[in-house]
Amino acid sequence: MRSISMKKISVKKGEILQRKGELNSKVYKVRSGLLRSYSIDEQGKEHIFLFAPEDWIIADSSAKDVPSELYIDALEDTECDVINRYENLALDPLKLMKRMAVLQNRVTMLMSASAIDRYDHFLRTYPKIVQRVSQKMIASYLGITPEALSRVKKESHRKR
Amino acid sequence: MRSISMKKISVKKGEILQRKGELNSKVYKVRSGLLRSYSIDEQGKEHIFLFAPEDWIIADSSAKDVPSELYIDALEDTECDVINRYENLALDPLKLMKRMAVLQNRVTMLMSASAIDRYDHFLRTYPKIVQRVSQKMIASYLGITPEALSRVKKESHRKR
DNA sequence: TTAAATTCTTAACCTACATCAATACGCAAT
DNA sequence: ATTGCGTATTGATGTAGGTTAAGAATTTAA
Repeated sequence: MRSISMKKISVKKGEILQRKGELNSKVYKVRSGLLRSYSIDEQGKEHIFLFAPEDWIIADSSAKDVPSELYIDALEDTECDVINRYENLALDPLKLMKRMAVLQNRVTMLMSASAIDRYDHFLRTYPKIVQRVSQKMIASYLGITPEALSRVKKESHRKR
Repeated sequence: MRSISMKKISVKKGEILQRKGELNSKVYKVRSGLLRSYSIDEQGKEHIFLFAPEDWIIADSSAKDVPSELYIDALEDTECDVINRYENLALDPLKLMKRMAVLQNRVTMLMSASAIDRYDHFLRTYPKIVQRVSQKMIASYLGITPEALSRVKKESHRKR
């Protein structure tokens, strides 16, 4: 058994905690505020992988010796714990399973649902986050452009 | 600590091991053959979530008391171990992390890559599986129609 | 408080992929 | 060999969402 070193840090909105390509990436547990992980494709477009509000854990899932695929930065001033990847493996397997379920759901949504359905699902699943981030961010999470989200919202409204 | 009961079973090609909506879903470890998990959307379309060849583990990630979201069936005659979900939690966290990485990659591909890029990536990542399944299955995994895959392949060839 | 910078919306047009339909191919069963 | 049934290909046409551009609204900085 290893001792677990857990640093508490404060990050300002906009600060980048981790960049793509970095080794020995960390795991962050959010105490207050909001972090996100995202990728940037060859065309320079950002795609948000995960929002992490209070009590969520955020990290790149690549192996220890593999360069990370994701960026992580702060969408709000945030307080969080930094955990070493190795130590992370001691994390509650139940939490890992829960995270798995989130990803499974994400994949099936991306494969089978239209932009409007993904948006409605996001509203229902993360009502708290919706109020805290820009539409641009939501669009980036849904995998569409802000323009498309704008249209989708109008559509979505018209229906009620 | 619980005792782990692990049944070994044989399934014929086409047999369904698990249906959407079932409770107490199991975890399957493939010894030989090929399983897949998939969802069926409101329009009755199948979307393959995962292929599981030899040594892979396949399961629905929903919580124990939540109806499963996925179907699991056999694409080839298969031998596999059946593990209870609860016991599954004793699984190697390293393996869980590896699975996480697969899903993370899947999500970023779905969000940022074109059909042709997803196809090339699939060829590179799962060359063994490519040879064992129909194009229809590959299309379903990539999130496109078989017709689109047919065109993508022609494109992909032309380039070399 | 104003200026500068983002973000949001709207509109016109474009493109990747879906849909539908017809034909050809492959392969299992008799 | 012949039939039948799923799979693959190809073509014509449809459509969701992308792209570009411009103006309005909102946030940030000074």
